[in-house]
Amino acid sequence: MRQSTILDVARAAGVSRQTVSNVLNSPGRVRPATRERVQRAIAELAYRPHASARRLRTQKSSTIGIRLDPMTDGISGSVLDRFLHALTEQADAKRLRVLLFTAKDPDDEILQFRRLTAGADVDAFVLTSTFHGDPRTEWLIDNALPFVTFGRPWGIDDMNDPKHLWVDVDGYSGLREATTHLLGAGHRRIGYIGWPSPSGTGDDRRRGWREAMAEAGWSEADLEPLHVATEEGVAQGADALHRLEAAAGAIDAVVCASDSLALGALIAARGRMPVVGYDNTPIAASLGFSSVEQPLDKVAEGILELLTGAHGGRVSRDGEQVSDPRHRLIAPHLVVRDAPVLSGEHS
Amino acid sequence: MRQSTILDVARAAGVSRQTVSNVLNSPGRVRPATRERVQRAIAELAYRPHASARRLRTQKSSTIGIRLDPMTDGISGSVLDRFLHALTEQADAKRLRVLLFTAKDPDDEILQFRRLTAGADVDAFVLTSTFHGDPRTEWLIDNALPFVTFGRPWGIDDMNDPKHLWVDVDGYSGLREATTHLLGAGHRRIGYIGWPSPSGTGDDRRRGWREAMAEAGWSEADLEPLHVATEEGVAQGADALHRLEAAAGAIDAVVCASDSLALGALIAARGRMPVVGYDNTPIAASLGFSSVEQPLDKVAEGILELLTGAHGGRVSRDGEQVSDPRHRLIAPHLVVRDAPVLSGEHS
DNA sequence: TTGTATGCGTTATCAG
DNA sequence: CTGATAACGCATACAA
Repeated sequence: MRQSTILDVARAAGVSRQTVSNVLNSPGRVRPATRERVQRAIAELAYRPHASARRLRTQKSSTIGIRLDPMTDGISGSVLDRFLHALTEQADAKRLRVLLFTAKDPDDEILQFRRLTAGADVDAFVLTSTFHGDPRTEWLIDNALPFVTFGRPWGIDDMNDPKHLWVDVDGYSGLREATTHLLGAGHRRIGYIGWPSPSGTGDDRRRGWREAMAEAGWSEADLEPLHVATEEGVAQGADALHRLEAAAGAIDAVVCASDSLALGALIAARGRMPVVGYDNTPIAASLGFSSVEQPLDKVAEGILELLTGAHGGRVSRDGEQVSDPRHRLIAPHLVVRDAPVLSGEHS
Repeated sequence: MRQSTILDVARAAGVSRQTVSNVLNSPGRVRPATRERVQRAIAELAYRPHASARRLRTQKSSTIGIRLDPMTDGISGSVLDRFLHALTEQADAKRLRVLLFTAKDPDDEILQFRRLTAGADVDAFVLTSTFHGDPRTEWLIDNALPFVTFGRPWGIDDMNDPKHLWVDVDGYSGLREATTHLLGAGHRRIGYIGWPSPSGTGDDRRRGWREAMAEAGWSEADLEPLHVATEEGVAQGADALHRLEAAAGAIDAVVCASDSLALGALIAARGRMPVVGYDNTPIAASLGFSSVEQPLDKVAEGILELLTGAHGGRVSRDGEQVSDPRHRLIAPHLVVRDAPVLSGEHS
């Protein structure tokens, strides 16, 4: 059974194929009566425009490429998973496709950019986990390819004069909320376990904790022994809690930069104190500890908005101005859980 | 800067554009001298065939569609993640692209099948988590669309007369190996925590445990109190271990159908016995318990072999023909870990 | 509002 | 072994 083409529809509806094309692309230009007749024919023949033909004609693929990160080592791997799902779902609503690719390193990724755009497979990219001075973003800017990053450029003035379009989750406010919640629950000595500086994301989250504590009356000096930096990982989180207690003595609660660290701290704490994580991974849900949830559907929405510009639907061509702010900062929210699986039971 | 086309290359090399096409698609038909000249021109102009044009002409998209499962609730969500990565990477080597889509339910997924194939976006599908009497596979078969499933059809005779192409991991042998390993380490009373019947995957894994135990001398009757079925989840795993001990008394070790269950059991066991999981998720690695690893790159490889063989694809290596069987059963392997983070420390 | 002609970049056919 | 010609399905000026 051959796929029906626009010509079949035209014949069936008794119009020219041009009219069919108009019904599809600019319905306003066709008289309602004819339009309806054409649409009926389309439905009867189960006609679908041939994507490749359309792309060849329009010179746009309506496809966005995203690199599948190999770094699945962490507990937080599921974040990319969920983000991908949200992105795909919302892209679909805008008639955009999501194409996957992989790359070994930033240079290889640039090679893929070139390959995918040269072949017109993709006409925009979504980048995750960018860093300061990222060669990928510079290459994309130099080559005038549309892209949005999930993550700030971490440049001089990201808000008012960003180097490129970006969407990010406000880790600062996330940790601030987590800390404030613990303070509100009566905890005083709240520690923080995070990553070593300099780290855009890490420093931002630590600042959220620090400012919430400062508002509760803590001085910079008193806060100093209450935080500790470590690499990502469960064992590292456990170790960090021990170091924290060694340096600061008794602690009432602890907030962490990630669920991995939180899990480690939780194990080390053995129920002595509440632990709050970040990312709200399945692990947090399973073990019943609070965690900061990133609204990934909002992130995906923001990315697509930025990508398609004001006139949703197609990816904006280069040179086309995007009207509104060139970024979206999404506020996360704390998911509070009070039923710790790990510490609650005793044999 | 306009993309260079095949015509530009032809002019630069002083040949007709057809010759360029031949150099690309059937190099054998072009004289080496000319071929080299053309290839130099291609390199100089950084020419890449326009994917859409080629697809329009060949009526093949060289793209495989895969649904992004929404069920990321479990700890094992990262399995799909890793599989996707492996699939994308290997598809790339075969010049295939991977396109994502989402669907709310099987019916919606069928709608997406129709949409994606009608638009010629995709010409084959990869299905995950199939079940007995799956409407999706039936629809694809009825419409003669190429597809391979990750997971057996769970029909009458999957091995010799499968309903469709499939690749699966041999959960039976995985659990068998896990159990044998524990037996070899001197454990006698080894319990099993799995999912309720009927479940193709679940029953298969339980059989692995059962037969390993039978070989060690256990009778069906004696084995009965040593296994328990529960829904997926960490809390469920913990509960299951308690039920197991209540029914069977002292237990030496326990093997589980998933890392989620294993994590629950591990928490409930509090270091009293070794626990072995399935999927080798980051959680297993972080907490230091053994788990059965699914070789997802092998799975991806098998899927692509079956797929390219199915729609007249290329030869795999050195002119070797792809072998006959319409399926691949991949053997997993146990990753042994002896450094439990959870049970090892005491305050 | 509708129809006609043309080309997007590629590959297949079939002639030299 | 090479080169001219004809589609693939669609969308857009332009004419009616």
